[in-house]
Parts: sequence; structure tokens; C-alpha cells
Amino acid sequence: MKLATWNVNSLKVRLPQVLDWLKAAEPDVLCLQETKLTDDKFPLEEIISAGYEAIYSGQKTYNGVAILSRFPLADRTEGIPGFEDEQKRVLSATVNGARVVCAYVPNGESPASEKYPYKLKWLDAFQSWLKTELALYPAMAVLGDYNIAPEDRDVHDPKAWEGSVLVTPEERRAFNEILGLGFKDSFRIFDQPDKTFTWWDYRMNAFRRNMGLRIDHILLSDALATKCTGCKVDIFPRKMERPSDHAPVMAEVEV
DNA sequence: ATGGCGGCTCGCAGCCGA
Repeated sequence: MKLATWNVNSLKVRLPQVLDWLKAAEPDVLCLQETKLTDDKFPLEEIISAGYEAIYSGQKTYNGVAILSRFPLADRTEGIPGFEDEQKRVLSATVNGARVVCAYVPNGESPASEKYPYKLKWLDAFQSWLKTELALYPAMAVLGDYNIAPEDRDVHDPKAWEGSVLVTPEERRAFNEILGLGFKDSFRIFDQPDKTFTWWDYRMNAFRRNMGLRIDHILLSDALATKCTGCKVDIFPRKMERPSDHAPVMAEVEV
């Protein structure tokens, strides 16, 4: 089963690219973030025509998550139970015996911003909830835009980024606490090319200069990680006209 | 060098992203 994640930065704008990528990459499950669509605007017909079913949790202008799947999606849940949040950032379902969580972690803006403690609180609630979920669902995949570059090798210029949001010790600690529950960063199970990133700023020709960060991740519970046969970032969509600033990531598990 | 680009909106300027 091929599991993928992609922050599309507006599904309205990126729908043609998403449909093209489904054909080219043939994921069985695709988690989308930043759909920026209310549920009544979700392009369900087009997704179904492409051979996928979909669940979605959206809002106007910001955030919004969706899961597309070639297999039936069961037991849909939305958000982090017990964590009050207007922002649509989490959606989960069971697919082919695996529990799939699609997450859009808050950005944080800057360590001085009030959005930064919100991000840390959010991550704390997310981690607590994942702990209880993992006990219920040993075969679990948590895919999404984590807005955290876990290590310096996930940053094009660690010195320039030092102290910035996405790379602070607190955010990295939160990421490692999730791993500590019993998850593996599927990308790091395998040898990977140096300077592999999933996000590049639209400005300053950042993509052409590969000035990027690896902030989109596929975490697999230990039970699924042992069945993982590969994980790759696909930078092809980032090269297209009017791209998302993020590239998709895809992992394969034998189930 | 705090800009840059691109998406959004009861738009024509200001917000948010990362």
C-alpha cells in the first residue's frame, strides 16, 4: 500500500496537479493539507472520477485537510478529541487495516509570536492523543505537514535558520516525543540523497537553488515501519507551472 | 537586506504561510 502526503496550498488551484499526480504516482492513500475549501466546495466528483473516495474537513481561506483513498475509508474522526480548535487540521480513518492520520501542524510564525505557544500546545495535545490512539491501533500512519525540520540535515542552511520557527529545540523535542511513542520517520529508515527537502519558499528562486526544508513527514508505528519498503520525496510537481510550495512524500508498506 | 511570492478575501490592500 502506497501512502502519501502533500500540502497543496489550495486544492481549488491545485486540483489539476493533484489529479495528474494521482495518475503518475498511483498512491493508494493521499493525505492533503491546506485545502482552503469549505466542505461544500470540495471537488468530490473529480476525485471519484479519478478512482478515489475522499473524506475532508475544511474551512474558508485557511487550513483544511482531506484523505483520498482507493480503498474504503472507515471510522472517520475529526480533530484532536478534547482539544478545542476552530482550525481544521486533523482527520483520521481506517484504511485496509491501518489507521491513517492526516495532520496539518500549526506553523508558529516565529518564536516571539503568540502562534508559537499555540503550536507547542497543539503538539502536546496531538502527542497525548496519538499515544492513546496507538494503543488502540498498532498499525498506524501519521502523515502530514509537521512544520518541523527534525534535524539540521533537514535544513538547507542550518546556521541561517538557527532560532527560527520550524527548527527550534522545543519543536524538535515535540517531534521526537511523538517518535518516542513508537513511531519511525519512514524517510530515515532508508538511505536518502543529501539535501532532500519538501518545502521551498516561493521567493528568491529558492527551489532552483534548493534552499529548502524537510517538514512534511510520514511517521509509521513500529508495527508498520517493519513492513515499509521505501519512502521518497517527489519533487516533480514542485517544478511545474504554478506549483504548491510543498512537494509530496510517499511511503510504501506491505500489508 | 525583514524584502522576496502566491494564495485568500463581501478584494483594489492586507492577511497568512514557512
